[in-house]
Amino acid sequence: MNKTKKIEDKDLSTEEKIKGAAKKLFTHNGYSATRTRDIAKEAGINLALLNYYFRSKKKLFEIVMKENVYLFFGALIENMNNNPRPFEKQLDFLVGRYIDLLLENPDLPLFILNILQSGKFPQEDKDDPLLRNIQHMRGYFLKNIQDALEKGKAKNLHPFHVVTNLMGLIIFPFIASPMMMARSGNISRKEFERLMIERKELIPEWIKAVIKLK
Amino acid sequence: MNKTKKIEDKDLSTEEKIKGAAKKLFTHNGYSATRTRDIAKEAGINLALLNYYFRSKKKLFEIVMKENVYLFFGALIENMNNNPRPFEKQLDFLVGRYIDLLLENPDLPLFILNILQSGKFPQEDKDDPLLRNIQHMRGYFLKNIQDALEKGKAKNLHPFHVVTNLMGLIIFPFIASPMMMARSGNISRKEFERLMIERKELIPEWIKAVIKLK
DNA sequence: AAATTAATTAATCATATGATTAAAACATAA
DNA sequence: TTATGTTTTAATCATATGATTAATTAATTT
Repeated sequence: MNKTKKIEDKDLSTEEKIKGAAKKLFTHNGYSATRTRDIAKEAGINLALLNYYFRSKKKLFEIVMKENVYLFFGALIENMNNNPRPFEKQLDFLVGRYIDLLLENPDLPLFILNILQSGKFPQEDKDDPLLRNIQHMRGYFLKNIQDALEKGKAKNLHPFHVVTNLMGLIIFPFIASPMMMARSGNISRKEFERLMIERKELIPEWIKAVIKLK
Repeated sequence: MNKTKKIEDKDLSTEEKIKGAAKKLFTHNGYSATRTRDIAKEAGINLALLNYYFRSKKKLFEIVMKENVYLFFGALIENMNNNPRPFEKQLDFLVGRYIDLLLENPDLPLFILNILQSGKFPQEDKDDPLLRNIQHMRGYFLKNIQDALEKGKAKNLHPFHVVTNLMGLIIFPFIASPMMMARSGNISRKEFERLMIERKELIPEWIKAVIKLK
């Protein structure tokens, strides 16, 4: 049984421990600031096992990155594609689904934005169903927004602004949270989470105001 | 003449070249992903000069970081403190000033958010006028928002939401720009800049809608 | 049980990387 | 010009870090 085969086997405790530790550290600190020795220590395993199971730091990172990209974009796609709904329902669902996701994975956005900036983001891979789906979803959602803009009183507004505002209103609090939750920020972790849940209702209202739907 | 003294001397061409290169690379790639050799190469100087002028990578980073923090927060403070204006004017000014700043320094926000997350952000230093001013400004601006919320029809809205939305609407496009400007994003650099200038007018309107001032 | 394969470990390697040194080049002053 | 201080360079150091190896232990198969 060769190593390649082994890597494909699931629920191998050691392998999962390594990947879990890697995910935690890579997601929080990024690629360069994470030492393989830190991952090994976090996972409670011998350093050599990291290379035994994953060959290299780079390969391990790519696996973690891909999982994070899937987590981040997969949430959108899953419902966008399958359940066509009226725009307002779609908006509610999207915001709710996303805020839940980020409450569970608060480090995710900064990780994604960093790999986007660094150029590490997986290239357009025609074989990868996710990356194709992101494209698909983009077009679909954009069309919905354009329709909504037609109905609203902000016909001249570039859809870019709507998409950016929607993403920003959802995501930004999470990447700015270290600021808000610092001593000087006066917001506790619990309070922050409460406010994020409030935003599930508020953001769709604000976006409708941007589109001037109501 | 000792090294410490030398470091305080200004407009030494070599020193400036190093700091400039360091600023560029640290701001774009962060601390860990930046090699001192890359800085030396970028500056076109011998590696040893980096340590000769700045002692260590860490010290050089701290200087760059402090300058970036000043650039990022200084823009706010300068006007906030000195020119009390009606909230709406203040809003216009702040948004305009900030978007101009970020058009000139598009890597700044991600840099700041990363050092906030990493805990490298300069600690509350009672001697540092900037850090004291940030606090001052926070209180001042927050009070303005609370007053505006009283006047508007969104009295129950937590000021957190207003501050977060304002920051997010301004800053988020810049950290998400690699996504928008990727092949799949369909937005060119020129178009992006045009849209950011549009936002100078739009964001204050959106914020007023959030507060339900109009 | 014996043989075979897989997983784990301690030790070590090779290179990258931040930092230092000693000497050379350059500038300035006497 | 010589002397003195400053800046720059090439070479080198010390450690960090990713990776490998050879041996050991554990598990699985025959």
